[in-house]
Amino acid sequence: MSPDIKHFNPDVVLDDAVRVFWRQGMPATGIQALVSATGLSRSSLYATFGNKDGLYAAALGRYIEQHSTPAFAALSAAPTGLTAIEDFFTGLIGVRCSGPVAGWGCMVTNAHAGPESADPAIRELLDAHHQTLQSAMRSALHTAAGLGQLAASVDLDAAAAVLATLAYGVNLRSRAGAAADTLREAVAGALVPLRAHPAPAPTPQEVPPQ
Amino acid sequence: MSPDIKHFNPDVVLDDAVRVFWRQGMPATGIQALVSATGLSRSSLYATFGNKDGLYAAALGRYIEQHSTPAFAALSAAPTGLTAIEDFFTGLIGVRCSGPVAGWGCMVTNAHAGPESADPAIRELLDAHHQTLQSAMRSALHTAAGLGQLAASVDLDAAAAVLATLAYGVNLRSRAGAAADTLREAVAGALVPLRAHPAPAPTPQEVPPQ
DNA sequence: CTTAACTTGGAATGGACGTTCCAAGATTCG
DNA sequence: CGAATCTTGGAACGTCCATTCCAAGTTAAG
Repeated sequence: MSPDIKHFNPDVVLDDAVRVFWRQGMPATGIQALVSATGLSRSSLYATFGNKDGLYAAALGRYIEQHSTPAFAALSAAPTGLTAIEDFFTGLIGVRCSGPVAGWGCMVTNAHAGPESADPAIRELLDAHHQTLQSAMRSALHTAAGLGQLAASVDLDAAAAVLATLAYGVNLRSRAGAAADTLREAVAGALVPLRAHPAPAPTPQEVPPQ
Repeated sequence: MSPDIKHFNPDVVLDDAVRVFWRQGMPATGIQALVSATGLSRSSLYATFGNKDGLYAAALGRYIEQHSTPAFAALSAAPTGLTAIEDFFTGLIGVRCSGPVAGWGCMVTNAHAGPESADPAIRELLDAHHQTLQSAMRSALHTAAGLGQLAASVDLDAAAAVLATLAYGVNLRSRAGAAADTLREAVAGALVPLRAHPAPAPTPQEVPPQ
């Protein structure tokens, strides 16, 4: 059917593009930088992704698929409740503040701040990302409630909204070089008031009334 | 001393530049757009601010001085405690989601995401902004504690870190068109657990023990 | 083996970028 | 009034931008 097939793997190319867009942002990234990073030519880039906006949208989708979705799925499915939320933020802060992508922030978070956030295709990705994060948080909180980890007064939806919104703040501040300890303090401060106070009596069966 | 003085007011010019940088971001804004917005020529811009980076830094400083500092000062000095924090976020969300700058987010928040955040001069502004916000939050929480508005278990520093970090998330999500109600829910979810439970007995003098 | 279909590298295009330079205008000093 | 000094508008600079185009290369179909 096709006399010739692509000589490259689009997903690998997208991973290269992600790294450039992630670090530099969309408007500050030129086509030449993408050509150099991906190793293929302008023609192939344009034939595959249309134009720069299309390549950016594809790269952002790839980022979400590779980085966000697995973390959200783990958070959502974990049976450990509050511990899973702690692990989520611990891993997040670890990645943001040390290792090969330290100081890059989160590509989705960064995308909010640029002019690309006005593009409807991008905005759809941002909104879906936010909703997925928030519902993963809500799911973990629901698990935590079942485990008796939460204070009775906690509103699951409101708490999920807080934690999801807080995550953007953590990502953002990490890009300006905020210390990991500072970010951890903010996360801890948000989690502490959710936690059920340890029962004064050693009967671990139910939350004490009132 | 000077055979000719500037024919313009630098602060007014900066206000014009702020509007352009704020909405479009630094890398997506060209000199031509700044010339058009300010009404003065390239020569005068370069003579006054050095180059584009200098103009951006000056504009960011002007934004902080004009928008952030007054809000932070009001938050810090208000005698109303938790109410002042609520007012801060209510005003914030109102400005972000409706009116002439709706959908622009916060220029300082936006600055975190771009490559400009790597510039040491910019990073200094970002760090100072964050510290000022956080200490204003901490001050308002201290006032709230004095008014008996806070649950006894609340750690003022941790709560201030949460609220300051959350503000960045609110600013960011507003730029992607998040609904005001959604943002208000996140803020409310962060404030509710801080609040002292109303005393069951009508003696408003002290928080009930335990 | 020829032909058609498709990818690929690299040159070419026009426009916008940030920055510099210079002549002209304006004002204060001698 | 003349000279010096600074600002101003606008042209000019070379570079990089995103995008298009074309010839060469490669493979499947006939």
